Amino acid sequence: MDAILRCCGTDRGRALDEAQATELAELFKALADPARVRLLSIVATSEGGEACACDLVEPLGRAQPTVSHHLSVLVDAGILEREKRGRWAWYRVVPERLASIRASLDATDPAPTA
Amino acid sequence: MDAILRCCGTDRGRALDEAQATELAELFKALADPARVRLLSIVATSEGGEACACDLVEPLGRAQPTVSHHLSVLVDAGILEREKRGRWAWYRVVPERLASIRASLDATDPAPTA
DNA sequence: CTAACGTATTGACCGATGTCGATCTATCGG
DNA sequence: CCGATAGATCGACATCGGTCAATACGTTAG
Repeated sequence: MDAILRCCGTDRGRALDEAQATELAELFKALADPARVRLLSIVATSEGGEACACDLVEPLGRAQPTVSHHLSVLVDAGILEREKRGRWAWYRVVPERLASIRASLDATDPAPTA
Repeated sequence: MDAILRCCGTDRGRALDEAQATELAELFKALADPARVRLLSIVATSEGGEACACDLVEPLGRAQPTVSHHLSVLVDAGILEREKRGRWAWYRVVPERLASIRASLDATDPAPTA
């Protein structure tokens, strides 16, 4: 998808309908928690752009199932991708996904000389 | 503030701490609802960049107190600003606020040649 | 095969949040 | 003043969502 906050589809200057808004809100929801923001931040700043789940529990200060849960939310939202290597799980950011969120926000810039 | 997902403050390649993540998550939380995404979208696409609350209830398909509530959330988050004119309330987007969210996401781009 | 280990899943608990009807507040028209 | 109107606030309700202990699952080591 490529939902933006205005001028999408056929009609210029058209606001999002409920379905588009729901889709976009889902994306924001995935980022609407401090634990997940930190996870994303840590993964993004990790060497080689990836991080092992085993290295994420301690810095987050939350129980292992909780961290696993948040990682799943980010993966389900398409913001992170998971790769299993042996008994470890490695996570990477999906730049295109974040770019699409940015694009949505671009569309809220001041009216382009109406 | 200007919280970003990496390389902020003194240390390069540093992830967000809990406080910074909480602050950023609050911003995402304000956008993590379809009703609020639509409100932002409608206001952003309105003539002159502003919209009267009286014109927001019907298109949202929610009760007036509900709409008022969501508008307040967006205002509290600094994403919209409210101006009372007579007995009407007008809302405008705060572009700098959305720009700061965009900046946060910029920081998650692929590692800059480590 | 079995034990140990890293993760994911389940179930329960509880606070946060979206929703609406009713009401309160403020402003305008007469 | 008085009634009407726009909007915010309150109270109640139901659902959602973050959290953890316990446990299940899959992989590696011996």
